[in-house]
Amino acid sequence: MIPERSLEVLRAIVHDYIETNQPVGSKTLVERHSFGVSPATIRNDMALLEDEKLIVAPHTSSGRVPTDKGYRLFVDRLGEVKPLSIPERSAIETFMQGSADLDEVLGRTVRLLAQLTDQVAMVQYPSLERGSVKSVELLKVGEKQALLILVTDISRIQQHLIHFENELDDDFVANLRAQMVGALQGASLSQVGAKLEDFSTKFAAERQTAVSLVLDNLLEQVDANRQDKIILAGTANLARREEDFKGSISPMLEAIEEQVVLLKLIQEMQTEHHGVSLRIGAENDIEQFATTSVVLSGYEKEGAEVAKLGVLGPTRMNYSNNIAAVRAVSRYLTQALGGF
Amino acid sequence: MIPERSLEVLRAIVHDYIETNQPVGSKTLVERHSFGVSPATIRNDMALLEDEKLIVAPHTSSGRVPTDKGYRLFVDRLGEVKPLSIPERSAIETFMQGSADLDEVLGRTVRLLAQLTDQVAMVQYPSLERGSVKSVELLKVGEKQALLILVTDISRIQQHLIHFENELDDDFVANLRAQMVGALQGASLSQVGAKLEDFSTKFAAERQTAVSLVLDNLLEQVDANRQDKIILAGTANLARREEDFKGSISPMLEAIEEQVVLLKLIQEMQTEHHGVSLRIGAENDIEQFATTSVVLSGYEKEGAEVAKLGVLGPTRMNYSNNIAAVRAVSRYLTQALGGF
DNA sequence: ATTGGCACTCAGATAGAGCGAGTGCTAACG
DNA sequence: CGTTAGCACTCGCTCTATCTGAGTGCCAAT
Repeated sequence: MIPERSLEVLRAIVHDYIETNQPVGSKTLVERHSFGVSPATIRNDMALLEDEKLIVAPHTSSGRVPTDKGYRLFVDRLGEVKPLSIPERSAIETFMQGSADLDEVLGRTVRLLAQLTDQVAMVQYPSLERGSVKSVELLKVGEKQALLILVTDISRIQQHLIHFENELDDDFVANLRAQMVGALQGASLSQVGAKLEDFSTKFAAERQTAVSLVLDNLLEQVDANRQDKIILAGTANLARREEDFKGSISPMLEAIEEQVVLLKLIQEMQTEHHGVSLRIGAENDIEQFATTSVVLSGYEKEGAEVAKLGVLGPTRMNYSNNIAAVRAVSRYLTQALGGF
Repeated sequence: MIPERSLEVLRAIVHDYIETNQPVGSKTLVERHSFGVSPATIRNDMALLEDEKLIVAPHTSSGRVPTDKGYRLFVDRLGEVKPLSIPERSAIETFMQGSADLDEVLGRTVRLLAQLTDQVAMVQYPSLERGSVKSVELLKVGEKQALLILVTDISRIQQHLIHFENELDDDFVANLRAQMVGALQGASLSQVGAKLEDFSTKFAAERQTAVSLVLDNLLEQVDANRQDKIILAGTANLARREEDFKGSISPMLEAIEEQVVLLKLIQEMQTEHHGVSLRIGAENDIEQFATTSVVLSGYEKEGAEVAKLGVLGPTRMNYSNNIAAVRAVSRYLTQALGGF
């Protein structure tokens, strides 16, 4: 077991290192914090922490720097999560005010989070695995074109333009629409496939190609809801803290632009109710993210988690602040989503 | 007038500097290119070019580097635009294949352009100043919610969810929709405002708030079409060429993320039919873009330019390649847009 | 107009010296 | 036994000095 004071020393090291970006030594430590002991004693504690692989010296005889494991212990046991400051709270309030549709709310949220944390912020679009069909529409918008629209219960709207080979007649479109509404209204998204099983039998043979074209499109949209999307903000913050990332940041920018890596990462990380989950440095075994930490939280709709949001930054980040911000923003978003 | 050989020297300097990122000197120049003359002669030419502010020496007695003015002369008079290579052409072909709706086409286009040029690529959404209303729809999707959809003639689709204060009844929604369709179908976007002038008089007094809510939303959507949007790809390329940007790249990333600066820049730059327009370094008097060049081309729909696309990179870029790529991609996009 | 020769410049690389923050160890202390 | 003062030692930085070489400008000769 690690004695109390040693943990206190670790906390101080993490704190100072985050602030100064310099390896921290025993002497400066006692100067800045009021331990009641001498530097020599601190050195003993540091030796202990080093044995435990919680801190490391970049080179013989220099200050110490927290390891990933050190940060981990810090956030798990030592980091008190500061409540947000008043200005921060009011920033959230004003930011979230008067938003109407989902795209806009999420867009604001992600920018807000980037601003609060000074990191790269990400917000995942609500997954609709548990969602249901609120409305489905088919609109003729041209001789050979129709617009298929799917509205789900959290007001996520998707539309797709379909080009048909032949001209459409109004009756057919109206009929098809009515059939679809009848079959799907209120159905959960996972049921959609089954509900459409023998759907096309209701139509005349010469309509089959047109009908299946529409159905394929619909299924595609349902599917697109599953493989979620992420929106980002604050990528400029990466460049501003470039020193914190060994080597270049371009591999990171690539990974972020790809989205695939991010989605995988987000999927792996479990978040429990109202909790914030994080990965520190090498914990997320993605090469490009070796010196990167991820702070993630779920957000909810009607009591069930629908997606995640969080920030991404150097392992040397202000965990207390960022955890608080992520948690607060996720709560506000959950709240805002209640309105839909 | 600058003699022929001196221009040849400038071309060689630009070429070598782009390739090596080193100031180029007289001796290495004659080694790499077969001028029939000695280094001393080249030096005389260089002195001339320096008088003309086309090249500059970073410090006394070192090689020369092209100035913005030098690059400008290069692209205007010296840069032969290489046709794209076969693999590049086929990359374009496969990239553009099988795209359906506008979002997807533009998304592919911007990624393609980033890949071809190794720079940051941008594609502006088609402006609809000259566009017209193809279809307008109002769909009730909940007790107090309706979806307003605007489809324009290049299949740009926009929708917005409207929350009403009171419950909606179907007749009213149907009526309102019918009235809007009647008033607007086929109208050009710039006329929309006028056409709706005394629209609300057609409805009962107690409906006024609901009607004007919808109309405001519609006008907002029309407006949103005017203040266009830009999509980007390849921001990681910025970081990879960081050395080319004096200082940090984070101000640039910010400007790019803001979009406002980009939009202004794009608006300023005129592009003529099938032409490529460019700004080099300080020519675009935006502080953050002092060492950045922009290559831009319009793309068309039915013979009229609807928006622009291009790339953004360090002044030290391969102009020949990039101009060729931008031109080619813009033509392909114009072609792809013909299908709508 | 072109060229060879030559003195000159200056950024960047290399090497050595001194500084100082920081360490580990040991012996003494309460 | 935990704590502390003392001390020798390490080693990354910074500063300075020196050297090197690519490159220049100028001039006289071709």
